[in-house]
Amino acid sequence: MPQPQGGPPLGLRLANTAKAVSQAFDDALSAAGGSRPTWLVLMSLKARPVSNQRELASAVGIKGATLTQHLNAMERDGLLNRRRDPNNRRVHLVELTGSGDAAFLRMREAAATFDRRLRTGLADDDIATLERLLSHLHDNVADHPENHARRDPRE
Amino acid sequence: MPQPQGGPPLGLRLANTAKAVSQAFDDALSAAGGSRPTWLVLMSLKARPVSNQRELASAVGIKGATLTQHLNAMERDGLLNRRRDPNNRRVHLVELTGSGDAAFLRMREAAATFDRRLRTGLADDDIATLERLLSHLHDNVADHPENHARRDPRE
DNA sequence: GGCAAACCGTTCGGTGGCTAACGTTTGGGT
DNA sequence: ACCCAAACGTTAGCCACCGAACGGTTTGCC
Repeated sequence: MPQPQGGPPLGLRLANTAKAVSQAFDDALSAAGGSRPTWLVLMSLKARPVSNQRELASAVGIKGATLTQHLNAMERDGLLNRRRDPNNRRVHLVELTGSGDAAFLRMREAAATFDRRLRTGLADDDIATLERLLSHLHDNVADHPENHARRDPRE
Repeated sequence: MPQPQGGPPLGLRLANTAKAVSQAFDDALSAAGGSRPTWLVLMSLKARPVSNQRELASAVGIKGATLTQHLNAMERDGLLNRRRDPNNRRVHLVELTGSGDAAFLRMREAAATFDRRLRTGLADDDIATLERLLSHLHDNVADHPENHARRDPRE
């Protein structure tokens, strides 16, 4: 069974590239006085209103328990406030402060610059192709049949 | 207005996909009684001889300090032995034990299966295109001119 | 011969992520 | 009326990774 596919496994290439890009992005953000998770939280908050932390965590792509830590830090740094919703005391309402807003603007600048750097030398179809392929990979691992035997997705 | 970007930033798409794929790979490996870092270490050790831990760490894609932790655990689990090179007592020679070898074979099977799953629905040119685009992204963030600390020209 | 620089690996402290278990609050069921 | 389950967020404990500081070992160079 000819197994020698091209060099390192595909997933490894993906992981390595993502690691390098993520690292570079982190550097760019910290030069603007921020960090990757902080940026993601700010971005999600400004992008559209979220009703609770659970939703925010999902928008950021992390779990609720992890989000709590970041919100604690950001609140400590004066970027946002949390208060309980009087209508439903289970939920905590998150709102940016003025300095949170300022931090958002600073980081958005850095993020835009980075995005431009990342795209240099790529045509629009390249981007489109890349996004298509990434989605394909995501789908290939997304629905996950526990052990074996693919199941009908509709069920 | 004409913002040249479509949807979420490119880096975010990349990071999200890589996270999902990595997670799925981890699950596949742990079903075979392993973990991602353990697999990478075993794979690097079998792929070609390494002269010292520094080189091994670089092959795996992590730093020396991190590798130490994994080697400690793997040694504790009886997968490998470390002993000092008599010719140069600074370096620690890493060698797999029999059960380390067995673990390698088990995980290789799981990794191959996963790789097949990841590639399903992708033609050979798709793979080639993807690898080209990933390399491009990697290059776009790999150091730039100003900070010219003369890095490894390969990769 | 001896000392400083370079090299190799470990330890320490810190970040970011996860799961599991837990309190609080709310809304049913019975 | 009461109790129980679900929803929400926090806490506790784990893993992976990193940079910086540290001991031990050459090696280079007077």
